[in-house]
Amino acid sequence: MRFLHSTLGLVVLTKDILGEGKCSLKFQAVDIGKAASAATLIFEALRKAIVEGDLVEGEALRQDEIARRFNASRIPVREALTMLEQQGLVKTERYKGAVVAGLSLGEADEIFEFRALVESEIIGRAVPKMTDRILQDARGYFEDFRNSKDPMAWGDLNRNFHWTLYSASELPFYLGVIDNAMNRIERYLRTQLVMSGENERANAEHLAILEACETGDAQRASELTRAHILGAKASLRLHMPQSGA
Amino acid sequence: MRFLHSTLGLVVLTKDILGEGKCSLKFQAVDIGKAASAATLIFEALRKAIVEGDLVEGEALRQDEIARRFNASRIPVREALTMLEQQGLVKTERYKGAVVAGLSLGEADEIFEFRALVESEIIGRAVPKMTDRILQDARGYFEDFRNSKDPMAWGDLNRNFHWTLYSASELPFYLGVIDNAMNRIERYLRTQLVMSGENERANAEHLAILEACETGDAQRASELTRAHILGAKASLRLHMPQSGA
DNA sequence: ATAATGTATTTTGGATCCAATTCGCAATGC
DNA sequence: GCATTGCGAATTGGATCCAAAATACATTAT
Repeated sequence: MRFLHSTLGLVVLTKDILGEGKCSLKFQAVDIGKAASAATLIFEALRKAIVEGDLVEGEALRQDEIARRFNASRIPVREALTMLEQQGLVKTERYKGAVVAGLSLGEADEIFEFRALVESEIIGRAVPKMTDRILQDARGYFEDFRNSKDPMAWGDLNRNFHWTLYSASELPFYLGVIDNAMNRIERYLRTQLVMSGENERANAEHLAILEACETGDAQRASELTRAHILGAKASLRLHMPQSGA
Repeated sequence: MRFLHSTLGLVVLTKDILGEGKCSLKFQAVDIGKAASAATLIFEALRKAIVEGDLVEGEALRQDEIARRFNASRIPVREALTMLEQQGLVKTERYKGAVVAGLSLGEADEIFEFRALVESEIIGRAVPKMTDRILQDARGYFEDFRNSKDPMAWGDLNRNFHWTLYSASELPFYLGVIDNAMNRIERYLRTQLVMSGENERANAEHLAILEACETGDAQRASELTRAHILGAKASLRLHMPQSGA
């Protein structure tokens, strides 16, 4: 924050946006270059639908139909589909189009084990960097999750809780990889969270993780996170129908 | 293998391709659906050029020029660029095009640490599954690397050596993530391998890793791999010029 | 009736065309 | 002289058009 004299003789209080102090404007500026393209909007909408399970495994994604529904041409749709394919959320075969990708039991197991390895490392390195603000936010999401009666909201609240803690790690590469891994299995986790007892177990484990973070016990937070994820893996093994590739 | 009577009265020896035994053909069949599209070919060519450092950080990738060089339209080029962006190899800004992405020192450090964590896990789980064939192949790449006088080949040979050992793990998700992580830093590793002493050090460490695998000591192979990667990180920290965000 | 073949429709991949934005540079005003 | 403005070229994002392949369906021969 600085005081500036404008050319109109007014003294204005302004934030120095976009780095340079050359141009003093009296309004909030946004980087218009970040405006979403049609392809990005379609990509995000389709990703959300797949991650949340609205588009089910094996379902064909017709370019023409998607283009009509978004009132766009097929070009941005194809761009969105290539993005989804790079993330492993759809599988494409030449001249046959894209279908929503599924996971076999073995693939799901592998992703859970991967998450256990990487997320335990992330949270262990995040604990020393957690501010009070982050711990408060995490506790908020923890309580939202515990109090929520809406099964459709559990997936997001669960993810918000973990993500808030992880964000303190300042490890963007790790976080990007984990974000992708989460997207791949979230569908199955959501169905699993509504199973009997799973919700309560998750809650108890969340509380233990949160308390370890609050007391600054990185080692314990790491081990609890590892157990939390491997427990979800074992639980899914019992409930998950044989499916996928 | 089975003996079949063809409609021409000939007895032919054939492999049962593609599952069904209904159609008896006297030649090797390939799945034509796997033929590469123009977009894939362009993507792979550009990725190779970026990974090997032929396209340097910050360099702009003009759709029109690339399209001309591949004798194609801009459509498959744009598809290739979106794939590269998803892999973090280029950065795109709306209406400004794609530029080759670079790594800051901090980002490179993070990727090295990530690799140390994940690859040590991979090789630890791979050791019990390594066949004689895999160990022989790995030794072959090790010796190729040791004997090669061509610095341009070192990058590939180094990667082949590690990849052969990792492939025994049967962890495709882990391997996909690591493949991507390797692509992001290979440019810097290549320049580093030609530095004084780095080549010899890598060789000695490779030999130790290989011997641990041959003796079935998973724990030791894991620790040596971790040290090998963290050593490369420390070395790069000394040699790498301050660059790219 | 059934299996094989031929044909029409659907769908994808790629080329071409158009609009919107950025960039380079000259012209202008202070 | 230097910052600002206005235009034209270069470049990207998206729409439309066309060719190639796949799928569905009708036809034919056995």
